[in-house]
Amino acid sequence: MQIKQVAEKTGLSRDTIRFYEQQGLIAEPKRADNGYRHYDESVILHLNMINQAKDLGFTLKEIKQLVQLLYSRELTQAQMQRQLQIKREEINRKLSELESIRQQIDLALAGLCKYREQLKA
Amino acid sequence: MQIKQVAEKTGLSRDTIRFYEQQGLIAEPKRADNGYRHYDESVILHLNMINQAKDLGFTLKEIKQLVQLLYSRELTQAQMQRQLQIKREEINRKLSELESIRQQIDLALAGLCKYREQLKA
DNA sequence: CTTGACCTTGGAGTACGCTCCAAGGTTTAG
DNA sequence: CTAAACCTTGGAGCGTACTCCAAGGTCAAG
Repeated sequence: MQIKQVAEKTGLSRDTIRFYEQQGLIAEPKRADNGYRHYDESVILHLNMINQAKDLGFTLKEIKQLVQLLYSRELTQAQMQRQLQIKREEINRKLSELESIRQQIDLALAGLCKYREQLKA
Repeated sequence: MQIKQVAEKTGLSRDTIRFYEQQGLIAEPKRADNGYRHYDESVILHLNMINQAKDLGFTLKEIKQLVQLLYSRELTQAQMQRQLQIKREEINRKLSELESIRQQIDLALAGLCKYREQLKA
């Protein structure tokens, strides 16, 4: 798969994909004889996960760490486990924060409904 | 309360607080005769919520909208309800994404445990 | 009446995460 | 052979969200 296909499948621009490679977020792909990058399917999954994490407010630096934890074998088991636990707690904290904001929205919506009831009555 | 206190209570810098005021994320505070900003307690809550939303990957532009929806009476009821529903769905989507990443972490952790079991056996 | 710790504004500078461009090479279709 | 549609690299430029600084004002303590 050439970079154009990857861009289409992930919704990222070609520039962004090359930028992520340069930043170490994805592995360097194989090159054809002409120098063109040649990707296999797994990069789609990696990029989708990077996309999600980015949308959730993780920096590229943090995402790089997470990707290394999830997809590499560069660290010792103990290091990995410790880091994964830390990331897991971070995610749980974000889950709580999201739920707190959703609750505020729900309260606002409930307030609106109540107001409408009063208008009717 | 002067800006220094607010900075200490929220963990934001004074510059950031003035920046948020300039960007319309928080209301302009009263001024003392000498021109100093004078805040009441409610600003702490607003800034904390801004902080959370920022950590969750919302842009300042999006946060401004959300703050207006939650704390102002500038829009019609119908507009507000529609926008709040949209934000609510966005938050539900982020919740799913976070849970998906947590699951990937859990799988990685489970993989590690399994690996350890194999080492023991 | 000076010192230190506050405060003000406006504007410049910075880090991050892209995004675009120039200049050139390759491949496929006609 | 040419045109269109890909690809390469390196570097400049841009929007967001701060962050810092200069130059000056205020105020309470000693």
